[in-house]
Amino acid sequence: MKKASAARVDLETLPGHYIRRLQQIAVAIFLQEAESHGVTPVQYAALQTVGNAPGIDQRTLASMIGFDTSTIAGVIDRLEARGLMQRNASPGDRRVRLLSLTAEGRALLEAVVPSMLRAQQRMLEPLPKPQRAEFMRMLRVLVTANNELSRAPRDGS
Amino acid sequence: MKKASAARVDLETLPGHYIRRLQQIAVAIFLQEAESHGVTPVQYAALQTVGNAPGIDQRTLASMIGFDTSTIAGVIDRLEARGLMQRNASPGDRRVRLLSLTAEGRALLEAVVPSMLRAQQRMLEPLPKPQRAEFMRMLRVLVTANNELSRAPRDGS
DNA sequence: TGCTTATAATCAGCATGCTGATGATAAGTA
DNA sequence: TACTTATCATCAGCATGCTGATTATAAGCA
Repeated sequence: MKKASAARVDLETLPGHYIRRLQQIAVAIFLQEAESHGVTPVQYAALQTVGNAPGIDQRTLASMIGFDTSTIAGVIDRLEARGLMQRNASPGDRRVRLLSLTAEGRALLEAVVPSMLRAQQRMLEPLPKPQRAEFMRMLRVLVTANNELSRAPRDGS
Repeated sequence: MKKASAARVDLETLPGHYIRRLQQIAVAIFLQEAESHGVTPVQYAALQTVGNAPGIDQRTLASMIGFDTSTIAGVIDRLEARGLMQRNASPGDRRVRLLSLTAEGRALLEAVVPSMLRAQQRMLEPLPKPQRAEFMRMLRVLVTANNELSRAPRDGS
């Protein structure tokens, strides 16, 4: 009786494999729906969060959407280059850059929301309706419990 | 009565947001467990699949693990540079490169499996045991139904 | 055979994500 | 005040992922 060897491992049994595939699919659906706006899921998350909390600093934004602070710089660079977001120095602390949307940014955010919502709907559509909420609940349990594992955990703010 | 506006959207309600976070967490757990072997989840998937089917070509490998063919080249480059995998010309078709593991590749694969299995276990651990299988079942439904959406869908091979 | 089409792999370019280091500034402390 | 430590943002470097183009080869067909 040998113990399980590598030769017998089937990727189809591994949660990690399906999680990676689902993420690929979720991004593909989002990009399909939001294609005309030229916005990625990550850019949408940044726009929406800054729209909800104008004057937020980069560090807080990063922690709210589960981002690495070294990644967010590039995301904001691209949004700023398109004239959708602004970086302003904080009056009280010159290390800090405060973020806000431009008028164009607000307009784009409003325009993209319906596509974004359609994408969210499509992601879970293959499940019977009652199971969609259950799936979301389990997702929340898994993410919340392991929140501190990724480099950019949410904090309580 | 206004319709839902962007100002009211909360990322916490969006499946896509949680799917992205869960993928980040799953990768972080895998890297923690497999740290001593220096293997990423994607590299493990490539090693395991080639180990299961030596002589596979790059295109088939890509489709089996949900990869873009333009991404897989880089992954194999890195595995080849570390002496874990080999690319050999196909005798029958000179466009094709056939993949196989080196002895080192087989040894590393055997060595990494226990860590990989621990990582898979940890990903679902926050759910009560009976719900883990249910979560996997739903993941499978979502991925299978939308399989053709990502650029590298699995085919029936 | 010669022409067209299809296929395998690669490449350039862009956008996440991570680690670890650095520069600028602020805050705490002797 | 001078020294140490902490914090915010950024950067270099690496590894996925995608789109679209290119190269080499094979296959189908006039």
